[in-house]
Amino acid sequence: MTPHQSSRRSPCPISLWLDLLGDKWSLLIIRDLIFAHKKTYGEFLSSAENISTNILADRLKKLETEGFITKSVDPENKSKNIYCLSAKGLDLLPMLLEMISWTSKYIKGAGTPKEFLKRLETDREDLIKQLKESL
Amino acid sequence: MTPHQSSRRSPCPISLWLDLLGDKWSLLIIRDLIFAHKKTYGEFLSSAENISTNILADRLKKLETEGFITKSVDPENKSKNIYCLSAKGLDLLPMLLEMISWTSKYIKGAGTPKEFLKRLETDREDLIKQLKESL
DNA sequence: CTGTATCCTTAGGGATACTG
DNA sequence: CAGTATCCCTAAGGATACAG
Repeated sequence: MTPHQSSRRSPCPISLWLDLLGDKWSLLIIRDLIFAHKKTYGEFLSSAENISTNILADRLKKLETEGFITKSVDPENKSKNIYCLSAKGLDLLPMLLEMISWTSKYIKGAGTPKEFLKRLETDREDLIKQLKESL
Repeated sequence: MTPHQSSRRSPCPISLWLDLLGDKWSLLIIRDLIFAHKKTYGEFLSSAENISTNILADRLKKLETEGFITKSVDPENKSKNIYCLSAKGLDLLPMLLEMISWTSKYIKGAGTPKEFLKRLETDREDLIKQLKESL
């Protein structure tokens, strides 16, 4: 029995996706990993949406269990963990880009995808290349 | 004040998207409209995930308020409403396709996107064409 | 600073009776 | 059949104190 099977509502791919990632926080952590290059507990905590400490700890655990991220000790600071995206997590990128594209088209104040990436001081191709190489 | 602004957590596009569609049901209704060509209350109710009547009514209302769908009376049955996707709703298709693609790659038992579309007895291009024309 | 544990509140959602 | 209205309950999430 796979972990997510317990809450599986139907075998539909979209339903399965929602069962796995359809909460209010998981995708924001993935976002931080992909776009903001955050990798530590404190960095995730500092994001604009103000996740609380227990929720963050819980989601990091779940994301690790489900194979979206890996956890390792920071060699330069033994009391700190580094979280990294797996291929499974990184492969959410195309979907996230579509999400960003949609939002910029339909939600006022969201800005364009280009602006979004510019704010991150990188561009899309660079980002993808960089992330692929880091695996 | 736009409706979703009340629960807006941050101006990040992904966060905004989640504030709008990040519940367990909205996207499944969009899925039914796009992929299963459902358009009535009863058809949505009959989907495999067993949404309850009050939740369905609530989501249909929200989706209409937010401009994802339009509601009109069935000319052939005055006591029945027909729900149709707007362009805003249809434009979620690319994202949904990425979602399906990701799921088929990483979740056991999800099947391939081709199988998913085959089950719907259509193919991707046909589907998109058909939907665009219906607007 | 990196988490963990606990307490508490609320919104989301299920069941179901009911109305036109 | 197409919804509405209620009742209820659990799980998700917030606040915050605490530990290494």
